[in-house]
Amino acid sequence: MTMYEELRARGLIAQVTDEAEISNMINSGSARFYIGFDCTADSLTAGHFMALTLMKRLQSAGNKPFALIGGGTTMIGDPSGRTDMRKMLTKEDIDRNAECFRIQMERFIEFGDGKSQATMVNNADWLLDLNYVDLLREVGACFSVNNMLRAECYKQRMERGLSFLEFNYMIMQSYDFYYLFKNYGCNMQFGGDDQWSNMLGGTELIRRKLGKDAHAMTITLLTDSNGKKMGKTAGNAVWLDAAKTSPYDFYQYWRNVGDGDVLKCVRMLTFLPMEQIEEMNRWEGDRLNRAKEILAYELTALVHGKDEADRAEASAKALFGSGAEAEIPTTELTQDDLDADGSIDLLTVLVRSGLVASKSEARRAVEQGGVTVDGERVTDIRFAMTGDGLRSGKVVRRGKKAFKKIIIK
RNA sequence: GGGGGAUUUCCCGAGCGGCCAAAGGGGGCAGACUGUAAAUCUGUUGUCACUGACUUCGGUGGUCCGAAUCCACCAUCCCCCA
Repeated sequence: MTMYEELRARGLIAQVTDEAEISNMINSGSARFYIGFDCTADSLTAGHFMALTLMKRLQSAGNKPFALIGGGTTMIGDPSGRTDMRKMLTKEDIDRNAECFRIQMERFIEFGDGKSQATMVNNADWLLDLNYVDLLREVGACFSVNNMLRAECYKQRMERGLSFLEFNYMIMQSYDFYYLFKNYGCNMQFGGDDQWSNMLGGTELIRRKLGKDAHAMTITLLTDSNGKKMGKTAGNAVWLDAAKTSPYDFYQYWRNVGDGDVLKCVRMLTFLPMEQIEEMNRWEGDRLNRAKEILAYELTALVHGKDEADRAEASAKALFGSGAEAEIPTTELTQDDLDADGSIDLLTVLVRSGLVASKSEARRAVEQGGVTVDGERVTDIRFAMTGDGLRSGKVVRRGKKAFKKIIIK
């Protein structure tokens, strides 16, 4: 199976400018492609995950990736798929974020000067020095406002209002492609399907300015069976940074995907061979739980390494299954945390361990029967534990999935 | 440049000067049922010293015994005219 066929089989490809040409280049390893990353936060998220794996896949086939950090475009903010205006970041924030991105990307792709080694570029390097009038003369003439307004991403915003600043995002992104094409021989751009019109802007600009063809391909957005973008819990992103989303939580996120979404995720995000995935595709009912374990393990190993994946899996089994004692996230308290009588009340423990955000929430959780200590349900909000009892540690659990081992040092 | 409207708790969205910690929906959390799934039902959803107190309704001042509700100024956004 060729690389392009595999991408297709995994359901990754959404739209392409020229299928024959693109598959040729990808399969022969002659593509020099870029994917842009807006650096609005100091860590990549599960939402970027697919783009990272795509880079890895293509690199393994000998193609050269350019990871474009949107240091310049982030200062504008992409209006695609947004209904509100994005807050603007300072230059210092953006620089710091870009550095964090690089470190995380190195887990997936190999950087260097070799033929298929990746290069990181930051569009701040060329966008920030642009001169307004020059830019208007050079590329402004190549864009039709009529066409731009027809783009889906702007249509929606026309209702609520779209600032001129955001309107220019497409031009900046197109200019990126043009710049990379001219200076780095970058002939292809990949991105999420919501980027399609922005990407076409680039190929169009290149055609007009240089009379040459460049290509674009979008990857399917990973959505769950309700059509919602995946990679978020309660509106919060699932981060790739272990400090922002622990490996255990990361594991759990994928362990908990809905039945209808497991196979899609396995196909699109893991590197398991297609034959094995076809096999899993036949699983049904509670056997899908096995597929979810595989998915969670594979992805956690990719992002955090095998050790962390093993640990997360062991913790999960210990907690949900019949598995043996395993490492459980621990909160350490000291003698100073104890009351005068040498004990500590449960509500305080819940707050200190981060299992709940406030005392009020702790109280509710206990009153509603959502808290257990070493497997025993506690419903008395005045329940307290002695310091001695905690010396060997107790497992406090809130709800089904959140738990901490509490130990007094 | 001129005129009009908006700004409410995580989101959307009600809100008579006292009965407003603020309707309703969404989302979240917990419980039941389960397969750590989905669907469904129930409870809950500002904070704390929790039958009470405290802090919230874009910002700053003001009127009043009392303001999310009235006034002034500021900020941001939207609409109409140019």
